[in-house]
Amino acid sequence: MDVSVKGEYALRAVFELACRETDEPIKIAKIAERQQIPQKFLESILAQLKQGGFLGSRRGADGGYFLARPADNITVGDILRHIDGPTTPAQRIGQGEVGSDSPFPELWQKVERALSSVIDRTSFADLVMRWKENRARKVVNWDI
Amino acid sequence: MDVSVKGEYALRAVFELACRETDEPIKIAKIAERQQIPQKFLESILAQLKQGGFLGSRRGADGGYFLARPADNITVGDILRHIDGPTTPAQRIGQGEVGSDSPFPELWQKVERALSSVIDRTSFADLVMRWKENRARKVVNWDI
DNA sequence: TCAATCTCTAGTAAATTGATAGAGAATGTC
DNA sequence: GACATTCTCTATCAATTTACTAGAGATTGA
Repeated sequence: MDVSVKGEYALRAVFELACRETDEPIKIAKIAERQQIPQKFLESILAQLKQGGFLGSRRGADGGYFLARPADNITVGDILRHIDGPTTPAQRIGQGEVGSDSPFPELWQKVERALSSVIDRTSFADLVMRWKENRARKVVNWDI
Repeated sequence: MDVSVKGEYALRAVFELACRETDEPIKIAKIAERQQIPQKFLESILAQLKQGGFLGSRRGADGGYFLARPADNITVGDILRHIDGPTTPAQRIGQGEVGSDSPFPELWQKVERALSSVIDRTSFADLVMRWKENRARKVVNWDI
């Protein structure tokens, strides 16, 4: 029940890409700087996200990474599961019967559903939207 | 977003103790055998659970472990948090402002709440009850 | 006293985590 | 076509965590 630093980096990186509406690739170095992520580490994370079908990339000058699908079609759950693996022991343990000789498979199922109701229903478009709303509210408060 | 084997062992051990209604202590060896947990490993886990105030113990012949509180007053969340630590990066990261310059503290809060709605509302009395109900249903089906 | 049982200190092999280094391959520009 | 830029691939690594074991010591009940 924990998210690795790598998982967080991945989320922040995808968020960074989702923020820019443009289709222009963004450089690893830029993402690393803006999100405060060790660049070499980020390189391997982005490669993994590309291999997972979430990102695309272009090499050479003016190269960089970009979202492979629209931001409203990538969820937090997608990224977390791809980087950090299964989110509960539901798969590891509860693969068998649910009402069997242990109460735990059922428990893990409930946990999985509760978790899923958040992370699989939150897209990066949602995150960007909420973040912009919060920014706006902040600015308004400043004005007053 | 994962539960360690140690955490699972802890849950299974407490469940085992909650199943017996008696106040008689149960031996480590017995728990280890019935729940298929390496005994020496279990010893350290039980010690940790005792130190956390969940279990009591008695040494010597006829010694063993027992619940320190009623089973309906110990939740899955209590045990998991005590053995595996914080359940989300909510504490690690989102300690600061929620609507700040990142959308993630808010996300982690939601995850934490979703998770909590299951693990902090499921006591071991609940687990035992459900498990007994399932057993009963199984037997009935067998009869037919 | 003695056998049974918890308790306490140590250690440990294997895996995972969070990185870093550096050469190689593609791309756009001059 | 040389060249700078940027992604890509392989390899390595220290520190930490995980899952587990060994063995001596402390308590208790008979």
